[in-house]
Amino acid sequence: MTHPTVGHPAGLPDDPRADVTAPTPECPVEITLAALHGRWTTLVIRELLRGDHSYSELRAALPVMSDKVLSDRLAHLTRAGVVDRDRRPSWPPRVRYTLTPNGHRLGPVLQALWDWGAYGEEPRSTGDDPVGLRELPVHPKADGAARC
Amino acid sequence: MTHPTVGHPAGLPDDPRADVTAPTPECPVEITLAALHGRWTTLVIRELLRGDHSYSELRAALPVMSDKVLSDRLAHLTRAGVVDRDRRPSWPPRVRYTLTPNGHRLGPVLQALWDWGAYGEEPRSTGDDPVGLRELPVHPKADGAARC
DNA sequence: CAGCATCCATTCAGATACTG
DNA sequence: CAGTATCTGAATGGATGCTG
Repeated sequence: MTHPTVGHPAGLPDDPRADVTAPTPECPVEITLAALHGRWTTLVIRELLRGDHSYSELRAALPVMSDKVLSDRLAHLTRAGVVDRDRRPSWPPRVRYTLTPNGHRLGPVLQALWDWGAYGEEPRSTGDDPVGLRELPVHPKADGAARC
Repeated sequence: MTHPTVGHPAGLPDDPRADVTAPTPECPVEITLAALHGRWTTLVIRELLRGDHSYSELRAALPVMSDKVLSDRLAHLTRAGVVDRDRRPSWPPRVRYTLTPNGHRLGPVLQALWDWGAYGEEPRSTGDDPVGLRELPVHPKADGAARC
């Protein structure tokens, strides 16, 4: 064990990456943060969690984002194995962007991010929770988990 | 409902923030990403999840990080309500950094980030999982969840 | 339709040096 | 011990204009 602390209860796997002393590309947390990296990235993923889109549909859904940033994000997410790009050799060109299985697995991740940020707020349509312990309900469909 | 899609099963709260078309500071996902923002941030949080530390203990645990970045991160995390700073008026000055309750709640968030990044890898000491479906076990202690 | 090229302002992190 | 001040280079994102 590289760093025997309370973080390492006996019997659990001690992944050396859990003890890195610098941000390395091998650390799973860094891998995920790298995939989500950049402004607008989570919004693009949210749109794709709702279903596949063409480039112009994404642009319409996120009108403030510039073309440069949108194509940057799509290229980045494609390289990260999150997004799949379907080029249809036709005229006008048709391209459909879809999430890979790995991309769909980001649903729970975005849900966890949402939950932390939404914690302790006043409830809405779901009903009251005076204790302030309310979390947004985890949707049965993993896809429903991703919001923004 | 602002944007009736598959993302919004009937009966679930439809938070308008789930449909923002730009990265706003009110979106819970953005809030969390803002808290985690910056290189080294998750590593600082990991160290504090293991227990409270002094400034120099953090510096020793993360030796490559510069003083400037460390104090930047601690200030940022303090502003974000993740870290608590205990100044002891003595000589030499003693300061202890601890996680707030909110900070501890980042444990599951880091676990979700870890899980996505670690997915599909070969298992280690826990035993084999030929199917490749292994996830790192969720620790009983929420704190143990955070690694890097 | 689906983009890439270019330019520019801003932010960020690392290095170095200094202080209550 | 526990930081802050300053500088610099690199990375980022937004605006604009052009192409297969």
